[in-house]
Amino acid sequence: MQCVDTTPAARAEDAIFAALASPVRREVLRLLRERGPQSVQDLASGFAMARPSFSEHLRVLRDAGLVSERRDGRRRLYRLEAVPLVRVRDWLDPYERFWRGRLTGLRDLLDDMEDMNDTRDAAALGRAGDQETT
Amino acid sequence: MQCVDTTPAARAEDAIFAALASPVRREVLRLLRERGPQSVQDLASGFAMARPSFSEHLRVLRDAGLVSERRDGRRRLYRLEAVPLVRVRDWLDPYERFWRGRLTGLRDLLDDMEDMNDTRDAAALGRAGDQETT
DNA sequence: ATGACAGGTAGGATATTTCCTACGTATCAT
DNA sequence: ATGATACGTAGGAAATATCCTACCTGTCAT
Repeated sequence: MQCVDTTPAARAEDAIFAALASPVRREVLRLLRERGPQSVQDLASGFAMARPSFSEHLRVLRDAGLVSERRDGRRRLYRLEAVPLVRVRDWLDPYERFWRGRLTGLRDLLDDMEDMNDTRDAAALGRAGDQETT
Repeated sequence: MQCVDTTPAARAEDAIFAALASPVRREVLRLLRERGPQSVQDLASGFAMARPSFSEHLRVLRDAGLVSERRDGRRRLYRLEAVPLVRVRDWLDPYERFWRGRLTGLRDLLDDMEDMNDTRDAAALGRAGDQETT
């Protein structure tokens, strides 16, 4: 009965995935990747949004560790911090064989086998298990 | 002035990233990956959540194309559909050289160079965004 | 047909996100 | 010092997400 875990590592992963959920924030990351470190002004100029709203998006990215800021006079230069994205890559990794299998048609076969397995198991156990859905 | 685009492809990407933002939904994908296609009952048994709430999570995953359902008598077997995750892998791809550069320490040097350049004159040349890690 | 079961939809409460305007703080130029 | 600039925080409105309790539909067993 593993509900969703709450270790620091898991919360960091949550923050990263949550940050990436917004197209605005993904676009910010793209700009930083393609144009290098930039001021808030330069970054914000492409978005039809009040400055404080944009600042909030930057804060979410900062909290997720995906960008860092450096003071430069009265400007603040934001920089891409790509290392946390390794977590996303690592999360994605075990799925790769599924889409590769899927693309070659092999996975369908495996799934059908698994389906049969599942059906047989359910029948064998007489479906008496699991009422603890509270 | 490129705001966030709204092409069908972009909306599909949004749906995928939004679906992955919830730890519950990522856990569902993990279960489907590790244990193969399963009924809603089997999937839901690990979560402390009412059934309709869980159904809603499944709907989000379905709308993103990340799972498919197949009727099997009065049960519905959900199956992982990994192909949309290729979009995530593709999104991630251009960032890889950044974290690799970062891990070797080379990126810091390049960033510092860019920072200086940026400070003096951001629009000096079209060099923006091109720093090779090799 | 009748009841039990699997899983969905409807509608609503609450929490969170996303956006805004108004204002504060630090830096730069004069 | 004074004003302008860059960017943040405060606080609130509106939209959305997440959860719930009822209830409905379709399938299976009797």
